[in-house]
Amino acid sequence: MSNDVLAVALRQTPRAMPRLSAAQQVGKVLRDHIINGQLTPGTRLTEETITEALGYSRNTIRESFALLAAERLVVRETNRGVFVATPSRSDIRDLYAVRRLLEPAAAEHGTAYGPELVGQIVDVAAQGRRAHADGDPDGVRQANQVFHRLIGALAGSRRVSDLMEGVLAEMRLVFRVVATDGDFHAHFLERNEHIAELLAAGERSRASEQLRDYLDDAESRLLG
Amino acid sequence: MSNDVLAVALRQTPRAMPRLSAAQQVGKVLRDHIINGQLTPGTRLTEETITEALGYSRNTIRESFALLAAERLVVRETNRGVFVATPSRSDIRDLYAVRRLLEPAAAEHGTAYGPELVGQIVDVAAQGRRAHADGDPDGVRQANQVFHRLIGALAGSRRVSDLMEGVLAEMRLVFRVVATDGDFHAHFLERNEHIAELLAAGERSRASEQLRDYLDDAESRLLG
DNA sequence: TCGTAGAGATTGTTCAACAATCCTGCAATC
DNA sequence: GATTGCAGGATTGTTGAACAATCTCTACGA
Repeated sequence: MSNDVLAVALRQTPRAMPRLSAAQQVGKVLRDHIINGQLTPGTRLTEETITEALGYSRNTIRESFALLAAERLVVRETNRGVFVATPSRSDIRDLYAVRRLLEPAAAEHGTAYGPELVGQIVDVAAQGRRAHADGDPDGVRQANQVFHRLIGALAGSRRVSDLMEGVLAEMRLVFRVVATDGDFHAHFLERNEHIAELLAAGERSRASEQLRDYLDDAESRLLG
Repeated sequence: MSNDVLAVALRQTPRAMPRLSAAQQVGKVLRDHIINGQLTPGTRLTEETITEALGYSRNTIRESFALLAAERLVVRETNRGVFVATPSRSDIRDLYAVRRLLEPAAAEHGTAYGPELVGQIVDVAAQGRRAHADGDPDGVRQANQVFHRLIGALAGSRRVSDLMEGVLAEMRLVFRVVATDGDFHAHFLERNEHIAELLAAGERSRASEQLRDYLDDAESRLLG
């Protein structure tokens, strides 16, 4: 029966891509605005305002608030409203605690380590340097973010990647709260490339150490 | 002005413990039932049923579903309903990928490492052994869970602890899907104590190795 | 056996309403 | 002058009902 082979093949596809629910769409719009900086930390998100702006009902808006609150991108204060999160110093420390645990571990022990991913990491590190040479600070920032996303991907775990995505989103908020000189990221370009080289050379343990140093340094620069 | 000192003192308190919203309460009830096994994997959660059972409106129920879905304890299939999640083999692999990354890293590099936490770890490991001696498999399971929760706590990060909590909740579902001999956990009691001893002796690196081995073993037992 | 059509049930979403709570401004008090 | 007490208005929390969209199941016919 060629039915079996078909069944097996289809079973790979995880039951279709379910069209996003209204709440998820609203969540996506708000998330983008928060991450891209149109909605700055502390901004209040009134249900009525969003209702009028996006044309969804209040209930739907509220459901999307629940999602964003779970991602820690907004804070809900009962009977007062929801506000775009403003990371505190303690949040920053916690975010770096997560990263310092996750990223070096992924580099040293991640199961997705291989020529393909490492290749992408090397590429994006080089891309960051080019952006810097072109005087494109936003390009630098973007490359840096992808770099760390890929480091997280080394773990080879969906859940870790999701977590990393959330952490990086929160980091965007951090940079909007803490004043950083324009090229905060530029300072780390060389180290990115160095780490990429170590990974390419199979020196995962040393790459891991470098990452820990790197993240320590970044944290104290942000907090100092 | 003693006003200032008061202001500073109160600012420590993070704006009161906000009474749980209805959706959060529903979420808590459902989460407990799922974790404790009253609601087994695959069970369908009809909005109407929950509405009648708990006395909250449909909208509130839906908001709580959104929360549980974010925790991966339930799966939402559009226009079909929400179901208690049934972890697949791939989910199990992913969960162990997370744990194998997180727990050893927390043991080796976590910043909350200290006599207090290590003491608790030693205690709960011993407690597991006693439960086993008393022929109390549920006590063993519980001790084991706390053991790993504490390992995660070594990271010293709120976000990591939350993640660990979620992972352990999912693990409860795993054990309900995969048939395990009654004392699956009992097999690991000695290793728990050994790891606890290593931590107490300051041999964090070796504890980390042991944990990796341990988790590898557990995973293959579950999948094999 | 297969395909189709239709009825019934469930979810997705909206709307309107009300209670509970918060915020603002102003008067009363010390 | 500063603090407290108190309406009045605005916003959130929650509910109930309604309707469209979609799924499931059954029955029927080719």
